[in-house]
Amino acid sequence: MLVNIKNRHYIKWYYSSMPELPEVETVRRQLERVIVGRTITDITSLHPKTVIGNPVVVKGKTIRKTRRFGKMIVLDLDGDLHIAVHLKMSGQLLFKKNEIKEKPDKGEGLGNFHKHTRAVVGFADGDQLLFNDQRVFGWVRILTSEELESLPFLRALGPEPWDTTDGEFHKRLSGKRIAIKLAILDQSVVSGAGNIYANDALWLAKIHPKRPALSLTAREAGAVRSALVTVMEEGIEYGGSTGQDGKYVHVNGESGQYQNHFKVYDRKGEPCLRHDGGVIEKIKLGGRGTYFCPSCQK
DNA sequence: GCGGGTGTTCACGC
DNA sequence: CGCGTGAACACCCG
Repeated sequence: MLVNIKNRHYIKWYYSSMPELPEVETVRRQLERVIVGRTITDITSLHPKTVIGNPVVVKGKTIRKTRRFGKMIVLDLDGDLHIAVHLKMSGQLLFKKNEIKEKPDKGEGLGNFHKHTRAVVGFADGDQLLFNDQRVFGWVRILTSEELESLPFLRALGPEPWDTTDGEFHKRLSGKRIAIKLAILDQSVVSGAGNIYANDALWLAKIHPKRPALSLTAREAGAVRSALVTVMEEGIEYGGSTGQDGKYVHVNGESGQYQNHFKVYDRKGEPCLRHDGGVIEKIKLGGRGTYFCPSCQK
């Protein structure tokens, strides 16, 4: 039994996530503080598609470090082993403290698992790291260093916008006829941006999302790279974004705030924040909702 | 019942 | 091969 309800083990939900680079980085930083140095007792998979690899090999291994590659989190363990986690569209990592109390604190609930909990990492003191994932696109992989390095996702991953230069970024766009928005969503071109930050970065750079990537001048490419840095750093400062429907808000009240600072994302019909007379339009690009101001984005 | 949703990958056609 | 499109994965919600 994973949680003993009769003995009133209350869950304290510490961390949740929403999955673009700033959300993943927020989770990684929080995880770093609480799970480094902990020894894994077991990993339980509650869904056949979630845990890939042999959970038995990480028993007794200690977590030494957390890393992030684009939107993927990697836990480095003793003995050349790693746990790689991709949250995809709906994954969350939650730290559950094992506490026995008379009454729950505000924001705590009885210690049964949520129906979307797909995997549980158990630690020696009874604390647990939960992987919740409504849509089951996400995964938890148990890998050796060699297997980690050969992951196709990692091999194809381009630089994060702060790890490259305007010139290098411009060069990366130069051969591409695809729309600039699709280019910056392509993790092999530049990593980290998802639909929210791609939309917001193009607004900040004043570039129309449908512009062919190769049509950007060096100056414009630099503006896009710099805007990606700005919006994603801002996202990290605000602790990422949390869905407005409340579906993803933490039980303990902790949640991201970037959703209150969207520049164009989800602002269809609203006046442009530049007050230039433009009204935010929504179109489809590569099957994804794309928001832009027709007045300032050229 | 349908369409849309913060990600990634693949199949197909040109 | 590049590129565009659409679908697939699976679930919830309006």
